[in-house]
Parts: sequence; C-alpha cells; structure tokens
Amino acid sequence: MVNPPLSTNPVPVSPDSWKQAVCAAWHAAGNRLTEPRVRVLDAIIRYTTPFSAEQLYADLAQLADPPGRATVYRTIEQLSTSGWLARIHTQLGEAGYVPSLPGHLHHLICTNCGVVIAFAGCALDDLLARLSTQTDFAIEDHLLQLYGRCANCKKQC
Amino acid sequence: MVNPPLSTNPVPVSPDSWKQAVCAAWHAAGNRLTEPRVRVLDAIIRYTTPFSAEQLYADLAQLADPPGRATVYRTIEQLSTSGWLARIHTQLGEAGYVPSLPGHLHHLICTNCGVVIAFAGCALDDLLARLSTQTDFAIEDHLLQLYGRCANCKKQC
DNA sequence: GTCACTGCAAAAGGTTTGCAACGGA
DNA sequence: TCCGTTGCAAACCTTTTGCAGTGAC
Repeated sequence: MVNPPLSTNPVPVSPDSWKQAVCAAWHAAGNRLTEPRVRVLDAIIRYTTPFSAEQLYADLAQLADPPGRATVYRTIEQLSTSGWLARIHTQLGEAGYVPSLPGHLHHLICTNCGVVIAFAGCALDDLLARLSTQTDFAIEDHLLQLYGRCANCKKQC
Repeated sequence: MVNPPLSTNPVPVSPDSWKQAVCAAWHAAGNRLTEPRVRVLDAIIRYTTPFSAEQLYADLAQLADPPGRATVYRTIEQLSTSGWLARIHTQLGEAGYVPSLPGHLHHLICTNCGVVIAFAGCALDDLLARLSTQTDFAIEDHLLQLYGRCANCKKQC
C-alpha cells in the first residue's frame, strides 16, 4: 500500500543553517550585518522553545554591552515580516516566536516542555472545499497549530 | 452519493440568544447580574466583527455612566474563560474577541470586512494520525482559523 | 446583612518612537 | 562618505491590581 497522496512533512530548522540562511537573505536584501543584529540571532538560536520579545531582550541584557531594546524589537519585527520567525500562540493565548523558514508552515507544540515542530502539508483541501460551499467564502489562507505531548514528555506521565 | 462522514457545521451565534444564554449561565453559576455587566453584554452583541478589550471599553465610555475599565476587563475575562467569548487572531496577528458558545469551535474570518463565521467539525483525524506517527507526539488539541473573503466581499472585487 | 462586584487610580508590563550619534559597505 | 542602523529615554498603549464603597440577592 502506498502512502496517501497528501502527506505531512516535518520541517526541521537547524540553528546553524538557520542563522546562515538569515544572514545570507539579509545580505541579499541589502541590509547590513551589524554586531547587535548578529547577537540577536545568536541568542535566538539558543532557544529550544518559543520566546517573547521582552524575554529575548532580557536574556541579551545579561551580556556585556547588550543591544538596546529598540534594536531587539526592530530585529524581531524584521525577521518576523520576512518569515524567518514564526509567531505562534500557546494554548493559553500567549504569543511567542520560533525560528522558521519563509513559506507556509504549521506548528506542533508540546504543552509540557514547549518544544515546537514545524510541518508542511496540512491536507485541508477537503475541509476547505466543504466550507467554501457551505459559507460562500473564498478561503485564501489559514492558521493551524496543534498541541500535544512530545515523545519525551509522553513518557513522563 | 451520501455526504462524507465528517462534515463541517457552521454554528450561528445570534446576538439575542447569546445574551440570554450568557445571562442564564451566569445565573446558574451563582454570579450576579449587575447593570454594568449587562451593559457590557449589550455592547458586545452590537459588534459584527472581532473587538478588542480597549475598543469595547472605549465604546462603552461613550455612554452616560459607563462601566469602569476594570469591570470591562474582568467581564471579558470571565466570558472568555467560560467559553462565551472566543479569542481569535487576525492574519496580521492582532487579537480580538467574538461572541461564541462553549465547546470546540473554529472560525472563518473575512479578511476584508472582518465578519466571522464559527464552525464545528474540523475533520483533521487523518492529519492528526499521520503527524502522531511521524513525530511521536500525543496530540491533544488544536487551533484552526481560516481566512478568506465572505460572499459580499467576494463580489466587490 | 452579606459578600460579590464596582470604580478609581496607580502600577505594571510590553512596545513604539524621535533623534542625535555611530559604523558597515 | 553615505545612509542604514543603533541606543537612549520618553511616550504610549494595554492590562492588572489594591482597596474602599456599593448594591444584588
């Protein structure tokens, strides 16, 4: 038996290649690769769970000669706009960022440890077709996030 | 040919019955039906699109003898916790509330006029099964929102 | 009469902005 | 050198909190 035609594809985002890709994209877009920005990237890739802007700023503030608040916020905004950071929502409604890749991705979030797995391929065609008919909407986009317990946290309980 | 086993069901939330249901539920829960709270409910059912807490407060402040800020925020919190308000996210990342019913619902949001349609039945079983296997997560819950153009706004373009 | 609820005002928390100085390319 | 970027500090916006007084039941 073959796989179903629509498949889900986990999309791993490795810290190092992410940073490299961001730098390359930045350079290509004519942006400057300044020291404060690189520090922000370095801090971001150390997270294993979603982080908030203020949290990132606070963590950077531990360093000697840290980037200013405005720089942190502006960098996040830039990364987010260009798709290198995804904004995710926890089950409790809190927002957070995770390193991502430009394009259409969804996220699977561990409600225990917070770890996030990105995946492509949401297989919603059926649902979308049915809803389009029923509601007369022209559906263009969607937000899908899944919550559960990752392999590790599953064992603990 | 019969309908597919999994169907989507738009869930209409009518202003009047919503207010009645909320009042009944409040009463049943032993909460007091005070004038400020009723005013908040009345303001909520006048919205046709998602609203923010501050917006609700500002609109109420137009009235003579309006509820205080704390009351507005506390009432929203209560409604939200008990499922009578759903928190939705616009495509731009802004949050807003819409009248809802307790239970598992999703929302279809018009990106032009902001109108929201709730629906039950998300037909994600296939996707969830596949992802569970691939990622070894125990998936427990999900957030799904669809964006598009409603029947009216479709015509305009 | 009781106690949940209200309003006020202040604090807290997070984010944005203006502007002069700085420093990559 | 040029102009994008930075840091500071203040402003801004939203939400939360403490507490004394009020009013629904």
